[in-house]
Amino acid sequence: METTDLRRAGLKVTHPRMRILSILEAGDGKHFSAEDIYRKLLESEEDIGLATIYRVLTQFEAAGLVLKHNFEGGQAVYELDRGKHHDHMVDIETGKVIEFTSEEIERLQHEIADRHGYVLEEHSLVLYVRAKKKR
Amino acid sequence: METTDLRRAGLKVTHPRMRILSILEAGDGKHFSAEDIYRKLLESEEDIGLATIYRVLTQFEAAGLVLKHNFEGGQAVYELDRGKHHDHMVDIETGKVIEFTSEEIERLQHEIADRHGYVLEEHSLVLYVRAKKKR
DNA sequence: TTAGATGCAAATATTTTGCAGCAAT
DNA sequence: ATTGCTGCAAAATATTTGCATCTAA
Repeated sequence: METTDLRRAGLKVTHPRMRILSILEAGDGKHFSAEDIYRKLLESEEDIGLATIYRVLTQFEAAGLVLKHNFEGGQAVYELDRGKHHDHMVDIETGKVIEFTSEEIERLQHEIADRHGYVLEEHSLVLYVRAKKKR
Repeated sequence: METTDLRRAGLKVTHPRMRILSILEAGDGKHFSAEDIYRKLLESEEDIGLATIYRVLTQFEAAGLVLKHNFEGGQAVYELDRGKHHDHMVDIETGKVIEFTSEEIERLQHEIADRHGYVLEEHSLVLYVRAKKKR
């Protein structure tokens, strides 16, 4: 439950934080920009400032509750971290985001970092794709 | 020579474009933000507006002369496109950027896109790494 | 009660654009 | 001579911050 997540993160259980978290949960893996969330809250009559949303998302990221991505196109987007690591594929025509995982690529990444004398801490892999022509 | 590159791209051979191109060439694969270039030009007494630098870099990107990257941390960076595709590794402690290539990862990316019914158009892969502890 | 959170407005940071004058062809 | 380029200032976009006020614990 949300309350527990917040407490575990050492954050006070406030109205804005609950609402933002529940939007992310309802999105079920979808990606939201700060503005997306702001607009959703406006729709449901809630008056939460955009600044608060940025602050809360930053805290959530630090607490490991959400992941932040910088795809092309200005705004950063956030998704709930549901534990299973994955990478993203973005359909350049529709903007649709598809998640995928590849053990193989993960392994190769570690190997490459290692070969250069480094330890892999994080990575960002985004495939920009176009739907195959039907025929 | 620079003049040829510019003409081939259908761009007039102007002083700002020549200077920006030569800075990128002198950098030999290094990555520059628009500001980096702006400051370098100021150092050599050249009065080229920041807006012009952004415009020129955008044109260069469209012409395929440079590649643009959005690593973490605000500013986009540009590097001369020397033809050989590569990905990047960023040392999170020093900010150093190391280039690498992996046939294997390239192949897997195509395979994954294909398996999902897409054609891979582009991709962005950045490894964030930390130097191995000496011992 | 009090440390921490929020809203608002103002500040930053990065990049883009309008426009009048300037330069390359 | 024309068409395209540049500088400058202003605008646009995305995000952060100061501060007075409010609220969860």
